[in-house]
Amino acid sequence: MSIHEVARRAKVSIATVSRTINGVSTVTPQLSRRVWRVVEELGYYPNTQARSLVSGRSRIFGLIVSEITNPFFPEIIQGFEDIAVHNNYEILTTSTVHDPKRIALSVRRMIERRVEGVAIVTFGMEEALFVDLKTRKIPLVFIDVGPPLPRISNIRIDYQHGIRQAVQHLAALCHERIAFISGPLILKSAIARQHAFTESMDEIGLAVDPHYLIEGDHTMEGGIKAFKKILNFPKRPTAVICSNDMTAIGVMRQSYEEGIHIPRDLSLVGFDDIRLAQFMIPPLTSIKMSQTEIARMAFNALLSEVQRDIPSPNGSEYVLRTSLVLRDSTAMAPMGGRKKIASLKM
Amino acid sequence: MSIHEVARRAKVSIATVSRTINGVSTVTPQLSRRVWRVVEELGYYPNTQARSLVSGRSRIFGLIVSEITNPFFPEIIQGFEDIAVHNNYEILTTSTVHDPKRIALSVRRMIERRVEGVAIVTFGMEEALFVDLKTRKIPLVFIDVGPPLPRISNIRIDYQHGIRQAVQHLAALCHERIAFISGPLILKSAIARQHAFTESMDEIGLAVDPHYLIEGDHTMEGGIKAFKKILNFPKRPTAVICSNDMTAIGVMRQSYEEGIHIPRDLSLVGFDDIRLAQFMIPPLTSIKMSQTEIARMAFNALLSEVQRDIPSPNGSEYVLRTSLVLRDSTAMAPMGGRKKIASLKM
DNA sequence: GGTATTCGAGAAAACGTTTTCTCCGATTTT
DNA sequence: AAAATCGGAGAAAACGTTTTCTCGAATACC
Repeated sequence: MSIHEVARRAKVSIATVSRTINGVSTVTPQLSRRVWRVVEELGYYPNTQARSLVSGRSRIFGLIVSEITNPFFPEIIQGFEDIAVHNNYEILTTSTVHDPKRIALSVRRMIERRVEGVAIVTFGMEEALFVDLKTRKIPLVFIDVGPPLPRISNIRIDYQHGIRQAVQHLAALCHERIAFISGPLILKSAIARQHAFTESMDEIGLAVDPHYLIEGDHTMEGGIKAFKKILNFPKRPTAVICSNDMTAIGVMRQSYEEGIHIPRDLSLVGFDDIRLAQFMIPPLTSIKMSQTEIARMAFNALLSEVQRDIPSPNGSEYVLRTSLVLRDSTAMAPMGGRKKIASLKM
Repeated sequence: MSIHEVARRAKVSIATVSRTINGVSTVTPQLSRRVWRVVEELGYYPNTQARSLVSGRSRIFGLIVSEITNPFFPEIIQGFEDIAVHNNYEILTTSTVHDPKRIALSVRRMIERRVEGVAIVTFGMEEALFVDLKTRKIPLVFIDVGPPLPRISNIRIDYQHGIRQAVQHLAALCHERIAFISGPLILKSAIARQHAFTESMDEIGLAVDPHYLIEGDHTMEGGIKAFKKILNFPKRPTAVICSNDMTAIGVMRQSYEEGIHIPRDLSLVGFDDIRLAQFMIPPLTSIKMSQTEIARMAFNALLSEVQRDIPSPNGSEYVLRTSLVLRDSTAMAPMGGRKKIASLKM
């Protein structure tokens, strides 16, 4: 069972067994062979706990996501796991379901397991919850927090790029009245996206009717509700951009109920480009924010922080660019908004 | 940092600190208070590795799923995590992505971490990969394997119940020609579902055209492909039952392309009832197989196996019943199949 | 050929806990 | 009041590793 048993059977010391397993080069080939043979024979697997207790390295990273049942996150988890496996790290995943108690508990447990770093991929969070991690100087990586701090890296999302593309795309299709369904506005990221939207509208010279800025909650149900509100306006928009794909799916669902045809009567753009988007009816035009890239960046941020021996003054900063993916949920604006825009574009 | 530091500051022995933290009742309230004060002050969190090294209990369960990006699984993971948190267990999740090498590696790592049990929620698997776990007598729980074995529990899914309901429902809507898109037939579970279908058709006196049994692969792409095949038959079916919801979503997608209206021209039934089903267009009638229940059963199976001191001769067996959830993707069969069925039902 | 150096492998310490064993003072028993 | 019991807390062993230290033998050097 233990290294002692292996040592006994191979008639060597436990030190030699340890060295053999870890590939330390000072072991004579002859002894090494003898040890390996016994290891195979016994099916001996080293005890990671003992190993990390003495070495002080757990080879575990924590991964905190908002909600694993939101299709955005599984892709991140998968990406993170892929690269972790490749680097011989274990992952402790927590799905917070937006419960601060749950986060606090999870942070505590991660510290108890002595994780070497934690990736926090939740859009908008109470920073206070991570103070325990910070004081312990555990490397962290966030999405979209401010500039990097000691041991804390940041992945900045360039929302502007993709959203500008979306607005330009819609404008080119002669849409004038474009609504935006945001995420919950307590989230920094939601504000950033909405801001990028109004900014882009300004740039291109389109008016943003404040009525057309609806607050959603990043869920399908929220999308349904928000779209109902939109339908109550006297002047309905001809296009809607959603702050995430789930919201867009909600809009699709409700427009089906109401007999509004997408894209004939309404153009729709999502955000995130989850895998499902391409299988919607019709396939959803969306702004891609590569989950795989996020996972990769997050992992690398932690890994490089862990591997450097002289702690850097600051963590690293990565930037992820977003970009529009065209599918079938957008089309020429209905009725006669055409002329006005056409003139506007000259 | 360590228990020694706490002991030093509280002027007690490390044994007393350990006892205090673990709530052993023999500690004087006065000392206990003193210890707790220092613990708070220092922000001391016990080292789980040391703890489980000496206690021999890691408080970790493994969870192996097929593919975390398949919406069926996140709900299971979430359910499993919820109950694990509640019982103070950690989870090591692996998404195998159908790669045997990946499974083998993951099993190895779980053993190295000394997991106390593993839930294997992959529909159809190579049992050989888990032999290492078995020889180590680590409690396991599978979905739909045979009768329980020593330390190995089983969650049996009663496919028949839900599928019979679906067939009866369609028959009542006067459908005669019902197709079934199965999962990959190397999977036991796929065969079981298909078998339940033919069985149910027989029961009710409907013929099963062998052409109407199509093999899919549990993906949306597979659903699209399978449905294309179906459309090539001279006599098209009026209803399709799919072996999982992703397949059904593929069918929806393709029928949209082909201008086939669901449910007017074609009735469609899914399987699994993933959360998304209700947000499809139209909302998908599906056979529910509660993911939360599966997670709960799996966890409890492991926990009860771990907690008993005298190992039971066999693990436990649980049964999960499936049942039809009616939504809007099924309707009266088109054209004049009505009379025949009506007479048949009398 | 004798001394200095290198090299390989064992002994032992250390990691941070839990838990058994031991001991001492206080309480109960007769 | 002396003996027996009990209760609380410290000492120390144990868990399974890695790694430093030590030592002996073999090689290299002059």
